[in-house]
Amino acid sequence: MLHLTRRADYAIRGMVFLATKPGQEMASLKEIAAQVDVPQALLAKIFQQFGKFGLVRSCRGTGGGFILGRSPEKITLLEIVEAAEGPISMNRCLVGKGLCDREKFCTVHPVWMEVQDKMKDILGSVTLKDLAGG
Amino acid sequence: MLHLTRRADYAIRGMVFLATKPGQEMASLKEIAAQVDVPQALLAKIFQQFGKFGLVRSCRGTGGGFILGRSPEKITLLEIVEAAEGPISMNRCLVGKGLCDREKFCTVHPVWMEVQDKMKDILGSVTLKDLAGG
DNA sequence: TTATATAGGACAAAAAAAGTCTTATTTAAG
DNA sequence: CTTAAATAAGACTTTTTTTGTCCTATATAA
Repeated sequence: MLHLTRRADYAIRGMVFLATKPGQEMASLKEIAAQVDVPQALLAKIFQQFGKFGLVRSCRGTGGGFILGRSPEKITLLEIVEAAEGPISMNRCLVGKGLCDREKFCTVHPVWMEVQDKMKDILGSVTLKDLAGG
Repeated sequence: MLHLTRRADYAIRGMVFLATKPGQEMASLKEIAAQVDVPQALLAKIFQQFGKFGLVRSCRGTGGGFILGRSPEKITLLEIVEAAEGPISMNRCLVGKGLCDREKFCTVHPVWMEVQDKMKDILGSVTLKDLAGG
């Protein structure tokens, strides 16, 4: 329905929390989940995956937890959203070439392209630093 | 997943077809559905609803069908999308005031607001005439 | 060695979207 | 007046996506 999944919303909350944390110390899932009001097991899944993208780093065991994988000004909202819910594509036919029969003559195609690019521009220009600051 | 529903996609196809039709004559569901490759019963539902928005007008009975409710340059893509899938709102907390506890301090809120406004600007600036022309 | 964390996979439940079917009602034409 | 063709409307089913849970394995610090 043309809106963000809860998964991405949760992901953003968690990442902003990490960026906001004084000194950007390591924080446990338990702490993060409680603070940002997200089911812990779900956030675990999200952050697990984020580890693979280098968005977070983790330590296991007592006193372990998560920490940002890069400095906050180098992580954009776009990255977080796309890591959480896959590449943004407004319509099926924008996923890749040749997926849509109608592509050749579809006059709507370029409009979705424009919307998509604009959205990526905006999300790509906002960093965790921006979101944490203030 | 941050993309258009098929319903809206189908709706757009149908509306563009009506706008493209020479002389903008009345067309039956059967004809439209076949031409734009959409299940007829589904398009029926969509156009039924569109009638209430004044986006189309219909005639029953032999020789009946659908016709645009207004001239193509007065129907925007935004209207079609919102008629098909409800008002665009990028995130739950943008649906209305007070629906989100986090609203007061949420730094992401204004970003979604910007994305949403931009998207509406673009979609609102494209009319069926644009999409049909050429 | 034990308690505490994350890693990862499988699975379950819920919600949303897509599609189908059936019964009215309207209209034109015979 | 009857019939065929079309939309109106609602109920229902299926499929897909999203959300959430649970269990076992592995790593780490005390």
